[in-house]
Amino acid sequence: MTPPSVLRGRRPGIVDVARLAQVSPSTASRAIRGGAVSPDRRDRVLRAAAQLAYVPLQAAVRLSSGRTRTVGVVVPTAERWFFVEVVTAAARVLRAAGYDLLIFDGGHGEPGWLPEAGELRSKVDAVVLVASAASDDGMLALRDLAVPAVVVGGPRDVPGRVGVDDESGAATAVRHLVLLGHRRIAMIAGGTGAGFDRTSSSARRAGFRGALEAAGIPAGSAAIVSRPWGVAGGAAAMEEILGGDRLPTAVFAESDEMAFGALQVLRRAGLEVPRDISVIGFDNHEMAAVFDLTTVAQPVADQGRAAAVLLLELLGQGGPLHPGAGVTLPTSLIVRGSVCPPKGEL
Amino acid sequence: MTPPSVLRGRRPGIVDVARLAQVSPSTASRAIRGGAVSPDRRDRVLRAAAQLAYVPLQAAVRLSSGRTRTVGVVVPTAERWFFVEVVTAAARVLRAAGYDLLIFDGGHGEPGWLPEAGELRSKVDAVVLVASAASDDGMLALRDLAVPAVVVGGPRDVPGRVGVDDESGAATAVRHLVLLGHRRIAMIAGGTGAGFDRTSSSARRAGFRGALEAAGIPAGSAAIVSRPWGVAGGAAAMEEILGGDRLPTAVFAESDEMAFGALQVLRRAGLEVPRDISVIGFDNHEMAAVFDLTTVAQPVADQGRAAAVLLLELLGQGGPLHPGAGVTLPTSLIVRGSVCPPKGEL
DNA sequence: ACTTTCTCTGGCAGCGTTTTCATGCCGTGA
DNA sequence: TCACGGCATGAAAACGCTGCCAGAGAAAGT
Repeated sequence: MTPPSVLRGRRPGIVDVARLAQVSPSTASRAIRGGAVSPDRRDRVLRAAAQLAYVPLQAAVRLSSGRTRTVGVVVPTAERWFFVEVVTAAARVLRAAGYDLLIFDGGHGEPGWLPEAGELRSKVDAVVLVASAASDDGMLALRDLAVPAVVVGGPRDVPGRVGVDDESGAATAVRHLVLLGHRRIAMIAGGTGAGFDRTSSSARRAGFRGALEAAGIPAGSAAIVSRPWGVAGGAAAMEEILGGDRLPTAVFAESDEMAFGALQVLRRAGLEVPRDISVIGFDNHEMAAVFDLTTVAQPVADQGRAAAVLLLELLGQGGPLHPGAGVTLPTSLIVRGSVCPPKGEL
Repeated sequence: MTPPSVLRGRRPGIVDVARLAQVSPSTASRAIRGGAVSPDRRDRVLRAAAQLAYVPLQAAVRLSSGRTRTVGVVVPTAERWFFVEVVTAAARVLRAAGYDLLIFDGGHGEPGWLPEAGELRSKVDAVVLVASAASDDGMLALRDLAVPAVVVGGPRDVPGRVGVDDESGAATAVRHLVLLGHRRIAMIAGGTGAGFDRTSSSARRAGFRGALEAAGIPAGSAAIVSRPWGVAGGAAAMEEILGGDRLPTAVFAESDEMAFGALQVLRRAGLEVPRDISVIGFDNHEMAAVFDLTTVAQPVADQGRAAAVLLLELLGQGGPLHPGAGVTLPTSLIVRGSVCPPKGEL
């Protein structure tokens, strides 16, 4: 006496499709997922599915197939420009491959924050770790989670790592300044704070020092001023530099965002960039062009895409990554108007 | 002869927990989810769960409970600042309440883009629509999806809507200029492009016109220049304005991002802000302070949080929203250094 | 002391798919 | 012509968990 389920308000299930197509549920399932089914039956099934607007219930698919078709992305701060770009680029690739993305947001970049290993395992098939999502050791711990993982940024020798060579990028920036004649160069570096990435920060410092050394510039003139990462930190660092006894002729900022803060302070102080002082950044932030900031660009979206592709490979083949897996993408110098030769120095 | 499942490599299930705690699976389930269980048993169960590092498999929970504990967020462009802020703020609230977030990214803001209704229904319990995720009618179509939904931004009379009063915000900006003596005021507006929000754009134009009218300023002097939304569009619009015969003494930009582009053009043109021309924006973008831009602030994170809270309410009570549900949050004028009285006019 | 009511408990039936597995069928080679 | 491999098919068994239900005690009321 109860009406057939398909007549009631319930969402259609695969059995409804099967019944309408006059096949068994197994066949319907196979037909829908592209399994081996005779052409006429496949046709009937697809037609029935379309007619009922059938969409498989994810939870059921996941339970029975044992795969979630979801990948987790672990980031320290979901708002920061770099992470946003990486994540959305990765998301597009993964989504096109039929995967959903679950974002694990570190909240406010608190150190040591990590999603529960168990939660991760119970919700996703694999994860993308975006560097500094945790301290380096925490990151490695997560990698041992028995969940397939790739890493964006962070230490260079990790398998499945996608990133750039921060050290050589920083060196490029400094060489650019040196070639123009600068000798007194300061660096504005991040120290703490949301979005701060210890690994890339120290690599960039190393590149700074290395390039100066290679140019035969005494280490003494290489002042590195550290402040909390971000625009405000950049401003604070610049103020510190302005307060010093002898102004550098050029400043290399660890990130464009810190450079922005520096530019703001310089403008307020009445100094003109680049006439009075040159400023160079790192990242090629979307606002860098607006500030006319010369900078070292890193391919941000490409890193996200590369990570996604690597992950798909990893998921596809089933096995673990071959040890050499991973990509290091190139950085490139973008010359804009915030750098010129030092005045009256040569 | 097969070893008990708990000894093999398999992840522990609730039956393993139950066995270890010497209770039935039902009791284990109740204990873990905080149901009515006697203290000693609850204790045994929790201890067993901890010992086994048990985490319920999401797919199974979802299938059997019929709820996904996931909410979808539909945005036109996942990268744009406003959406990022809204989404992460909402995510934190929802996550704290035990919900996962699934982001449906419009890709590149293509008009008419919408996630498949069926997909949505099969993956989430409810959705947050962020305005202009679709044309207004598409948005309403999505609302009729039979999935509980709240909306951020968009038309004001929609139930379950969270947002600000764009019209009065824009009027505030213009009044500020008028009070300082400006009479020739131009508006830079968005027309198309990724991240462009038709509804709020036209409300802001209306506010602009209304405030001028209220001040008795002839409509003729109220030039509105439309360009694709964003920094580049703002620059293009400013160039158009500079090319005109008589310069306005002040410019109101529909969004801070467009104002940034305008400021860049003005600087390159050798005009000084605010001495030669005043600029006021809308949004209080995170970079607005860096540009020293006077602007009308809207509480972005608050909108995300409010949407999340509203959604939780909606999910909690089971029923549909009461018709009056929704919040309109206040905007506020942030006075910085990009506006001053017009020179030589009074 | 005897109901009645309430609280806690375990058994069991799903939840909607996918995935064996066994079957029947067809074509192919001997 | 007969046996055999391969393929398409449907029945039924998972997948791991949460409802629902009925029963067992304990508490409370008469």
